[in-house]
Amino acid sequence: MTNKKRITIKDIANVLKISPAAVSKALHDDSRISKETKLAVKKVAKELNYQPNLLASALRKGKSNLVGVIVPKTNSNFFSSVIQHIEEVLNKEGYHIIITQSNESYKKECDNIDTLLFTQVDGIIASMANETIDLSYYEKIKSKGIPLILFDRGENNLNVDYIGIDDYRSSHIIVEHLVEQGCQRIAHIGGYKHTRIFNNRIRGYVDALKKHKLPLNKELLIESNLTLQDGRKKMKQLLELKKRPDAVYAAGDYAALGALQVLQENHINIPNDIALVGFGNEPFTALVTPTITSIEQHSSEIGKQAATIFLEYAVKGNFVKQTLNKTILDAALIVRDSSNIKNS
Amino acid sequence: MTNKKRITIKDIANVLKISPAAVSKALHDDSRISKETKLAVKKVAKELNYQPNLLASALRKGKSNLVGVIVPKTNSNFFSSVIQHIEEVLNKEGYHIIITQSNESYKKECDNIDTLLFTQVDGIIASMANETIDLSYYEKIKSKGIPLILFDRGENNLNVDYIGIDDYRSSHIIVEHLVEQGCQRIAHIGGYKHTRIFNNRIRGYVDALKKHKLPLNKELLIESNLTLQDGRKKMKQLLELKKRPDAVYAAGDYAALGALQVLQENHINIPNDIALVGFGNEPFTALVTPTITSIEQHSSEIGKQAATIFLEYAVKGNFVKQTLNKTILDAALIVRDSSNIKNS
DNA sequence: TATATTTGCTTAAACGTTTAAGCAAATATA
DNA sequence: TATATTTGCTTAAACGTTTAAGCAAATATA
Repeated sequence: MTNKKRITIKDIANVLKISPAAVSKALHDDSRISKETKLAVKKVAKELNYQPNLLASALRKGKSNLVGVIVPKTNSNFFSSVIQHIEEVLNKEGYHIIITQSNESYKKECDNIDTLLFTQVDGIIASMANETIDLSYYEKIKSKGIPLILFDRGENNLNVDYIGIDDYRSSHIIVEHLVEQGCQRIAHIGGYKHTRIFNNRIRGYVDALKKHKLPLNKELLIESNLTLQDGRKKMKQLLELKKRPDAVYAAGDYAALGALQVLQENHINIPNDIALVGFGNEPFTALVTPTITSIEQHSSEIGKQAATIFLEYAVKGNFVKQTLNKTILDAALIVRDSSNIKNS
Repeated sequence: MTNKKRITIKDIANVLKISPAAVSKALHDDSRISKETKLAVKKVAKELNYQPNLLASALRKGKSNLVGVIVPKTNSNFFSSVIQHIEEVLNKEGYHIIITQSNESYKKECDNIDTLLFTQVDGIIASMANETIDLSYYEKIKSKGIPLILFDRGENNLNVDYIGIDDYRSSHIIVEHLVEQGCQRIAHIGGYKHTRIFNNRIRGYVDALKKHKLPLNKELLIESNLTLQDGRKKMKQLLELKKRPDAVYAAGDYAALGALQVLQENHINIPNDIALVGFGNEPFTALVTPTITSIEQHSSEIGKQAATIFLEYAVKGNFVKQTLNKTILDAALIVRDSSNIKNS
């Protein structure tokens, strides 16, 4: 019952007594094939339940119509949403995506790149693992002439297209918001300085303090891996200061959640004693008590644009020189209970 | 600089003045090739940075070494973890996976199946969307002779391999736990009856009540789509009853979270007034206040086993008749504050 | 009516790999 | 020493598609 011999273009050709080449052209609406033949071919194709063999056409055409996507993790609202929108845009143009996750590991990321190159993807859309510093593997993609588009976590010196939000400005918006709430000692639990986006958030924080004539206090600027656990640890550290902060801005929502837990365990009122702001607008920020103010990163827009940029390379063909083309979106601050002093 | 002509087996053959066939065999450690030739071939392959063309070998061998994975969503700890472990097992055997998400939509799920078949996957590992009732698309996979393995959300009458937890027994464990805490009026916010796993949880709930000589109260058994929103709605409904429940068992963590919010808004003490149990052990269950008791579904085990089952089909070759082979794992109850009456 | 162009196909080769069949040289066996 | 077997390769064809080149018939143009 199962495993009938697979139907090929030749089977259609045999039925209609024409050549396989004519069938191929008819299926692709070549202008040199008559309407009658096209209709007949399509009819027979449908009757035989013909399914084109992607592998064969990919081999012949030298492109697979597959795009590789590398994310640090799929288990995040941001990345999951970006992926969904990349897929939406690419599927319409006949491309399919292969998703791989690095789990924030540099080694796994390199493996993923090898896997994708091996699978002959036509392009790679990636966001880097926290660990990644050495970019030689990404250079490998470039040297093969495969379009590479980075989003969210990317690096300047790779000289490839990048799409993300304006991290620097986001910090300004956050600091401004906290100052409006009356906060004066604003701490920043920041990400790794070597990662561009986190560095931009730190720079934004520093410059925004200056703008509002607030002193920069080194005790209040802490580097973290932004996990929940580390958020807890860094919050405890802040509470041990002689002069505690009156606001904490964490560069990631999980770290903010850790801070929130520690504050509650110490019966510190949020936001009145210490206001709290996260980053990323993960769904749980709206679910915990109190709800956490955060930055929305426009995942859908990032996904769509990353896919669109790839498509531009795809139509131009493989031999286009890549240039650094940055697309920076404005982020939006979602104010919730954890920083809304007036209403609480 | 980029786009050097790609290196093929022929290039290696030319360097060594042997035939491409010999190169192919040497690379695959064929016993009929001398050690010297093998070493020479591998050396040149490395020097030229040779990368085998998966498409060509897939076409020739009639298999792609790709496995399709369909999940309702990647943005869930359970599915993300299952995927990760499927990948881990399959990568070791030279397979790669293509992840697609149905977003709980039947139409999207059908599209995904078409995509995967088009991409010539060697097998499909899937968990069904909530919407899915019509199984004809899955029959399509079977009729092509492609191994199909379902996990978590599967259906009996498809007659394919299935791996999941013992939902029926999980309900028993939950009810038993709540009875031990002294609860007498246990409500169940269940999933769709037409979905096997949710139906099993409902049956388990009903039978467990009977076992503990508790009456089955129809008001306390509610069908839900298990989203956070619907969890809120159904909890409100329960609070309007003349005799409120003293425990709520939701068949999903998001629904449990919705219930938790409503309970807190109404200043009802959890667990003393009403105890709460969820299902799935999503990370947030350990993060909210109070933490939510839930069922751990052994995602890593499910992922590993699903991949292992596929590999068994893969080595046997395509022409094996599939049989219904169920693997049912025992679930584990993770007791947290929301149902821990003694300690609260 | 004679030549040029267009239409609608066919032929043949190619993408890069694998593998069945075959064959000469080397080695083993009688 | 004569035959059988093994070793180590080569040759040729194939996977299913696409596409350049070509060609006959139909149609257009002079």
